[in-house]
Amino acid sequence: MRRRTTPDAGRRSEASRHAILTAAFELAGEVGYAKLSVEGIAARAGVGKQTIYRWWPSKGAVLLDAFLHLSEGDGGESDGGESDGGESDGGGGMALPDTGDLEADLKLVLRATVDEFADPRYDRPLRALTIEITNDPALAARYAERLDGPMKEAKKARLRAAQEAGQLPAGLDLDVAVDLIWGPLLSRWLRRSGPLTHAYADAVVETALRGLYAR
Amino acid sequence: MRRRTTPDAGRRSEASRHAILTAAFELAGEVGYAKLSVEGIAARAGVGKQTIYRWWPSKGAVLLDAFLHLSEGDGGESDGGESDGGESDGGGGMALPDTGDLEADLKLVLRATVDEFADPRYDRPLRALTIEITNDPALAARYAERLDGPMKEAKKARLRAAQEAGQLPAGLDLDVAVDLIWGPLLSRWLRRSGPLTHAYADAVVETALRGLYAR
DNA sequence: AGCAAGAGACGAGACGGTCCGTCTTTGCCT
DNA sequence: AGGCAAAGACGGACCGTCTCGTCTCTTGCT
Repeated sequence: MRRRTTPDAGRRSEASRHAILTAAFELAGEVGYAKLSVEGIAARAGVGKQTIYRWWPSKGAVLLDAFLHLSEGDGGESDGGESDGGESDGGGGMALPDTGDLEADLKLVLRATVDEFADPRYDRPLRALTIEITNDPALAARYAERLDGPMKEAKKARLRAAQEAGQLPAGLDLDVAVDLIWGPLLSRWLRRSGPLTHAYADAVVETALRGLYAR
Repeated sequence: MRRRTTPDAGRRSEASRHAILTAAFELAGEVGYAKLSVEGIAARAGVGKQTIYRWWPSKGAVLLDAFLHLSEGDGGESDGGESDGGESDGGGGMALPDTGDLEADLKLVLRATVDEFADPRYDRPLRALTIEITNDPALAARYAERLDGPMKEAKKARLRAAQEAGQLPAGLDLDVAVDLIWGPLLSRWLRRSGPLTHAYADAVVETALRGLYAR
């Protein structure tokens, strides 16, 4: 009888792991989700397919780890990546800028996100990851835990700071507030329902803060 | 040399078309995007594969037409379907409720959308369509033209009515406003980042209308 | 009018191709 | 010896194209 052996992490090849994650991210950026295959990733990484299947349950899991690899800067440096996708957190806690001017800080962050969405090198892998997450609840849970969750905490932390400075009401539901600011970006990006520009980012921030009712 | 003949729409079988669209929608609901195949749709519809490939360029195009088929009520009746996905429009123009109370009307619509997202029979096909749209710009364009566009017009029309009643400022950017209200729903639904409840829908409407700054 | 020929959609499914996920082989490094 | 790694063989699922034989509708000749 065959043991469904848990692989021995101690013997794992770091070189192969790095090559796989890099290849996955780059391939996703070059060929897009539809043509992204495990065989392609293995070939580009110079790795046997089994090495991928030994350590990851699915293509989507590899892609998620590729994003984690980037954001956690596995042996690399922090380089300020930012996006609605939830980049930039190392478990320690990436923080949003806080100059005391909430509106300006939010515009800065949203503009950076818009810029990332405009770069096919990030846009395509992020779409691929989003797609995988959309129809794999298990992957979505891991995504929420490792990438989106920490990023959302950073966003909420910035809003909480504004609350404590009296710039936002104490009773504000921060989960709703975060969705209100970042949800519109996600919508425009995914559905390409309109131009995704700095002006749009600014308008979202202004309208979210003051509300539709505001003059 | 082989003529890439344009099929003769006059000879098209309406029975096959209907069977294909119905099978596509139902299969998407039953097996999900990952396991949705053209062969599966053909088999379920009792149709040759070529009949699908003759009339549609891709699986996603079939799925989009399946949604159009539902919403335009091909030979069927209007039954009040509603969703952020953009259901319910027949080119004539589906309208959002207008009781004069904008906040109540919006809550009603968002709650209905939340209910649809909670039903796997709509949730899964809608996810499948969303995924197809996410990595096929041509399909996204057709989606915008046929489903999302008309729905967005209905949303904007409702907001415009509120503007004319003096309930919303004249200078409000309606595209931004629509994204601000429906974007958060899309975000929660797609990423499953939190419970998608009536209470959430209400909170989004209230917060969007009054803004984060409001007490 | 009646009928044969043609065109084209249809259901069915064969076909070569790609990719899946598993399994086997062989080598390497503890 | 044990376990990971690279390479790739393997059966299976689908892809998208193509070829059948059948059918229905249109066309044109008688």
